Amino acid sequence: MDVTPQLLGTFPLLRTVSQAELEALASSSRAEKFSRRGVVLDPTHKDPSICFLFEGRLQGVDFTIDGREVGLFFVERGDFCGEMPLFDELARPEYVIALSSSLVVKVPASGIKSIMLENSNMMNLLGNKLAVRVRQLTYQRSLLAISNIQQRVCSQLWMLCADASREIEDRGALEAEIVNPPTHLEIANMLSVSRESVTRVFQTLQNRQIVRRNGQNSLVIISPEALRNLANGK
Amino acid sequence: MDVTPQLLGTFPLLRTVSQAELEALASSSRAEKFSRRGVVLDPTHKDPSICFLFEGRLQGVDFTIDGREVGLFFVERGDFCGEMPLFDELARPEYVIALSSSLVVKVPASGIKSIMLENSNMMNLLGNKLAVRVRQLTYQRSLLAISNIQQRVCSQLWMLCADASREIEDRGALEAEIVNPPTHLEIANMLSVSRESVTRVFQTLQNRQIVRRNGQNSLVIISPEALRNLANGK
DNA sequence: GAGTATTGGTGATCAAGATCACATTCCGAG
DNA sequence: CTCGGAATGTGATCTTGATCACCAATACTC
Repeated sequence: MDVTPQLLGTFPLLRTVSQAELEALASSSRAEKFSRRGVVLDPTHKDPSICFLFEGRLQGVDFTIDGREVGLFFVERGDFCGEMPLFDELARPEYVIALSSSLVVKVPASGIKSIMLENSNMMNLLGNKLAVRVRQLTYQRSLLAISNIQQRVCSQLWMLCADASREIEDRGALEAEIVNPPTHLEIANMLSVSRESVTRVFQTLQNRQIVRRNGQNSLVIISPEALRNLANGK
Repeated sequence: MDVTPQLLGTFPLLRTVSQAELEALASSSRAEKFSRRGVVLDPTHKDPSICFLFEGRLQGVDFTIDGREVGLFFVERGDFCGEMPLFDELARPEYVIALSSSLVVKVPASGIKSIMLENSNMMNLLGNKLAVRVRQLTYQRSLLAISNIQQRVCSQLWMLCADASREIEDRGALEAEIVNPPTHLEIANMLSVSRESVTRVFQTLQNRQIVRRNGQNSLVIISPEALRNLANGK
């Protein structure tokens, strides 16, 4: 599928790139469609690309030594992923898969790299992206270090609902909502606990009126305060 | 203590910085001495600085929810740390402490930031640093996800000896050495297991002639091959 | 050189959570 | 509507590693 310079220009990262450069990028780019669970980026692939997400939703995943899949981060539309090779020649450590049917534009890393070296705005955005990533990873690391499983699950839920709606802190102890919550199995894999344990934690959370399911793709946090208390040890 | 432009110029990151800029940086920098376990960088501190290590050894640490200390990464002489604020206004998530008596030069982040925006070589080095950090964190995350403790400890050891000596892979199954190995307690904290469990793993490794202590600050990996096999589940 | 803190070593007990083996509910596809 | 697969729910065991309570060996300090 063809990629127009205009299309590329709509992505925040490329907003400050000149028309001429956009055209050069567009000519070496290609748009691709992926269905659910399609592999968008594969670290073993030689020719690294930056992926701009035009439609759909992606997730960075990793595989543990024993082959379990672990969710790392999400990519929403307008955002991009696969930026690691811009800074690091070595194999980047990330798979990216499509969570739903998605349309992405793949731009070769080499083209972006030469442009970014001259474009401090782009550099800043990319640096910021990496910094956010480092913070996320640090937090996830700290989650895995928690030995108590209930705390671990609650901390993860707390992070998910902090990601989703920032107004919780401001409005005090009101409800919060996690849209498209991960399944118990997915949460279990993220935290490397058993699926059953996640289910049991959810049971107690529901019994204590701390969370409530709202249809299949919404989880309501009735009492974020109580959730946070459980996340830290009471 | 006074900081000369010449001194700053010896650090690889600042090699391409002009004399005039080095002088400006030097005038706003200061050298500081820290004794063992002194706090070199504190994320709660307002005025962020980049720390160049002139002498000694530093470690980035993090604290878990329940207050345990976790080792993240090491800083050797000639290297630097505290670069996160260059890319991210938000509180950086890292403490840095001195492992031994150390001499560091602190340069305000603001000064470096304005220079790096114009200096693509510096940008590249900094980006690379972050990318390496992301890879490290990803690996540490994968370590924590391992449920079997023996595998976990062996994987950590494997990483330490890969860091220390790259020639293992090439020369086949020869010995490798970890200099200044972490104590059992430190390893336990890194992996969030109990100190006793680490000791027991070391016992079996020594019984099976896979590792051997060589004085107090050297650990010899007699059979890296066997260690790797244990790290992945046999 | 004595005394104290740090590190390493070891058994006994115990609890948390993995595992197994199901039942149930939900949901999309045909 | 029905079928099949995914997601969830729940009890019964069983294992692993945390915890506790020590001791021994070092090495750091005064």
